[in-house]
Amino acid sequence: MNAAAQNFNYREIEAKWQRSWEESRIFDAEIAGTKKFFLTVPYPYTSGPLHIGHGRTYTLGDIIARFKRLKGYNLLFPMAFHVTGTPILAIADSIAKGDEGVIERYRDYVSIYEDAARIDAVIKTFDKPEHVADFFAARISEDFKRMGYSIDWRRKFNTTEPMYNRFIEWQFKKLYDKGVIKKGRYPITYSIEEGCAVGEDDIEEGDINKVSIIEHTTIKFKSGDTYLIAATLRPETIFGITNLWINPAATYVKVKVGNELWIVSREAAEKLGYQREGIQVLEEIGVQELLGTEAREPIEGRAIPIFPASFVDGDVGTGVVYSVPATWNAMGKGLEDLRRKEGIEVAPIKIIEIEGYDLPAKEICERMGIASQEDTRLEEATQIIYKDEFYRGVMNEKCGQFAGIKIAAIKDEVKVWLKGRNAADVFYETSRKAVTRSGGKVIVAILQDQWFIDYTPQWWKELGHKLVDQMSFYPEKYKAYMHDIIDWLALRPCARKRGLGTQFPFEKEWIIESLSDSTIYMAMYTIAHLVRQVPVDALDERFFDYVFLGIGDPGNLARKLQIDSDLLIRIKQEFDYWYPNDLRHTAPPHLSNHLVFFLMHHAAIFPEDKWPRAITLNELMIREGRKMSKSKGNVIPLAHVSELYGVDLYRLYCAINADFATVVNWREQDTDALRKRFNALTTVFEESTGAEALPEEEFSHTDRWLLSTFYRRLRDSIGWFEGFRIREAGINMVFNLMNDIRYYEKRASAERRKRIVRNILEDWLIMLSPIVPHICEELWHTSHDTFITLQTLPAVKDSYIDEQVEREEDYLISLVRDIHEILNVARLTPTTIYLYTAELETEHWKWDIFKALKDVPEKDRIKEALKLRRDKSTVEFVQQLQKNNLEYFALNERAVLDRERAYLTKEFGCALRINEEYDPKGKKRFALPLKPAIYVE
RNA sequence: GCGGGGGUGGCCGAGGUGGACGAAGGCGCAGGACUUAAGAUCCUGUUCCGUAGGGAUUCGAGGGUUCAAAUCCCUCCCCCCGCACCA
Repeated sequence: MNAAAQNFNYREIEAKWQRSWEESRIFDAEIAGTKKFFLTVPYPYTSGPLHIGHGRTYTLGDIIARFKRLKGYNLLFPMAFHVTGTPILAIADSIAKGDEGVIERYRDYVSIYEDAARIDAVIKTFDKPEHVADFFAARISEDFKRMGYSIDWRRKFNTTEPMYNRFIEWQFKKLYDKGVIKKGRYPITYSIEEGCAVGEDDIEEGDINKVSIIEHTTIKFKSGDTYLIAATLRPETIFGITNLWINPAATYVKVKVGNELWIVSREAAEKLGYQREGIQVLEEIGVQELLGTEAREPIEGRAIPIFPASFVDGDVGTGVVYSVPATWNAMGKGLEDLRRKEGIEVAPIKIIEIEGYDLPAKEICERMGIASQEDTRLEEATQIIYKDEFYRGVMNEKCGQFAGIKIAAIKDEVKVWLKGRNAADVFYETSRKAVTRSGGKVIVAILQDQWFIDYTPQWWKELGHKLVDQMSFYPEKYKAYMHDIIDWLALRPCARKRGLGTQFPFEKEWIIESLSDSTIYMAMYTIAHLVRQVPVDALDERFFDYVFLGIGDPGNLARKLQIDSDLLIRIKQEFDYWYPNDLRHTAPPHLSNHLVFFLMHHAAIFPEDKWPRAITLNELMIREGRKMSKSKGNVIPLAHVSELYGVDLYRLYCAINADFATVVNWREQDTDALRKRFNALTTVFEESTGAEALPEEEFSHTDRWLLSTFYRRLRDSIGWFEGFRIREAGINMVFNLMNDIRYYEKRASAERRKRIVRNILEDWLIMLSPIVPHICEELWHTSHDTFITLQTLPAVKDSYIDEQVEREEDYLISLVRDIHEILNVARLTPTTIYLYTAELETEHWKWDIFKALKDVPEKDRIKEALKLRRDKSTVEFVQQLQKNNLEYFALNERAVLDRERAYLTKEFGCALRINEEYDPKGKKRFALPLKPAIYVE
């Protein structure tokens, strides 16, 4: 069992069988029989190469697919490519513009696949988005083949193909008919310079430091015939206002909003122009002019002063800030500075009661030693105060009708109340200052006519819940989570002005957004290869209505569409046969976006019998304890797996290293360890391929033990596999069985091991083939011309599972362990070992009681035993049974020991005497059933 | 604050429907075999005590239920993720 060197050229084997599978087209799925299984894993986005983290999900998907094949299912596992959306477009634009950063990144990517000499030529073509997409789609499908995935490639497509566009249009028409496609106002991130919406990919560092849209409340402070407009995220603090702040270094302007005049910073005025209609910017207003005046707060009409402050930024909010020194640090500090310099005294107004603080802002500053408004830790201090106040704070009596209520519960109500009094309005701001990759400022603009999918209708949510109830999830916890997500789901923008994809059928200048066009596309897999034979023009609403919903008569329809009616019928049959999607396997980050849309759209469009049946999810993969990301430079491309580790080893690692619910940590050290064990395993296999199996009539006890153990493990593993507990199944079929084999070899011999392994070899290989298909295929072919991939799981040979045989071996194992322990503790080298079983005449009562107590609950055993034999030793005996956890089963100990005399003698290198009279230390009385007394000389 | 997941031996990481759990597996470490040697590989050991199969103490902290708790209940502390929230 020496696994010194790698005994196979794994790369060669991988390539050989992948070629062979492809040539024999064994993964091309055709209608056959009633037991079908349709498995999908999300199609990859083709903006770049995939790495080993992505590979986990696809690999587990393939393992499931291969297992289901072994279970006799007619299996469909298809794949396609996702091209829709803005990222690929943004990449092509950047490359066309000569953006060095992006070009460098893509040089890296391309170098994974191309010779250095070809890289620049390839990059040159990347000025067109379709070239980027096509390049990576082609490489990713090669990667997938090289990973041994059992995909039916005839059905591949990408999401910008005309046939797919037609399909998506159909989907949106169906949704439109249900009344859930709507138009409305919607805030977006926007670049003034570029004059368009910008997303994560367009924004400088947008991928690392996300920019989100924040709704601020603007509060109006009347000042003469104008209003000073202060933006805030904490409208509930209005009750504690003491003054307004403006920055003397900023510029303020008068703006006409409706028939009101507002005063805001120049920057804010510009932003307002993108957020409201009919904004008119009037003249500038001098800061000194403002500082001299007073404004009136909108609740009681108190006059409040306007002070200068350096911390106010004209480019954040409205450039006007209202001051609540009791809770806000900067304000408190600003007032202190003011007092020192100008002698102006402003008393904070306390409006929030919170345990542990009197005036929180002041106290936290004291605690943290913050002295002025310039201190950089003010931000941190504000955060602490905010959390405390928000969750624990209660509005006090100064807050009118809101007194006595927790901030967390009242915040929105205050906002609504203020708006109702025309004291407040809304202003959107980005969560941080951001610029586009070409340097343009990012602001928030409001689209007046954004298209949405409205997920709020009650009928839809009910269908969604019903669907979820009917399906299964693994890990199961996600089922409850999915119900919650369905409840939370509201409006979702479904189209953009920019990007690749399908034109929005109701307004052609909009493009359907990339998550909205990936919801029911699994249906497309069932027919994609045949739809290619249909002219695109024929793919109208009636076509898909017929294929997916059975609406219309095929003969008539074929005539109208001018297509072959047999083909049309065939396409429908294909859909009817494969649909629904029996299992969708993906990762948890998709739950609250893709997966919920997937479920909801199925619920809305398809009848119940076409609803998805199950979702399984695996956690992500990290590397050496850290998240994998391009920016960290710690990704391993999927394309390098074969070369660096070997595909089967990678697959084994994915299968065995962690359960679905656990993050896999890809550690180099662990791959080395696994490689050793994997080599040892394949060596055991290889050494048996040429061996002659043992005939049944020659089976010894040890042979029967191994067979029994093997088939028990096989049976357990199949059960685990069916429940997606692939890790347990894998560990059982690799590690545990290897331990069994090693033990067997010790008990028997290396020669005999080779023969007995031959008896189980084929069943073992079949069971492992979903996980490590290449090596299994290779070994299978040493004695077969068929593909192991197409075998069915052996009916478990239950007849080999023999409890008595296993018990006898357990008995022996525990005896050997006991003897070793004695030798070890007593530091003896034995010349003779004496064993005394409880079968001895003087001890035989123990067996009798043991048997009698078989079904007696533990509590009653002593009582029960005493009924049979009134003696103190009986109590001790029963206690010993408990302590040793001995469970009754019939065993002729003497016969087993006689049979194993040679083994024991060899194991301990000394003479063995069983149940002799000779007993110098009186050990006999310690004998227990199934646990002989031992005396060593 | 809410929702979800965690805290296990030198480290990583299983188990967790209560009992066979000093706790799988791996890494590391120690000893041994092989080797001219190193490496690789294999074997043995790896909480503490013990010259007879035993005992003691362990699974974030503290309580409890039980004949029996890493596993169940309560309280607390800490970590991660999502939400929320943040001029």
